[in-house]
Amino acid sequence: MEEKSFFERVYDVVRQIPDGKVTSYGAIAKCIGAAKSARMVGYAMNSAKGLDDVPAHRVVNRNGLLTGKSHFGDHNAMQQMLAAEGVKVKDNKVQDLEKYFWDPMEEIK
DNA sequence: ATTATGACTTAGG
DNA sequence: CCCTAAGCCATAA
Repeated sequence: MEEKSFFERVYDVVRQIPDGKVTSYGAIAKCIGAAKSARMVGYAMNSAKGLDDVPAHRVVNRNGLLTGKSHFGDHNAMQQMLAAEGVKVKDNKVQDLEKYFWDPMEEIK
């Protein structure tokens, strides 16, 4: 049985996010079986900053707001990376979030 | 064990 | 969609 930590589970999901797509912390939390631990997902991301396998820039809050951009070295990095992948970002928010939203449940569960 | 913290979410206005 | 208040939960000290 997997004795993976909460963080590792989050990483596994975030790692599978396709390019040009974004998802929310709550969706990830729910996918790993901790719908109420959405905050922990972000917390885990903070630890995942050093991992290239975890595209944290593809994880936004439910409003499509780039909440984590402040934690990147450069505040423009996150928005720039998303834009480079085809995601329209404006004023630190993802435009047409519904269009870019990716549900981990559809691929994992 | 207890306290403090936080890249969130939901509900109500 | 924006704002405020309250809830929730894993990690660190």
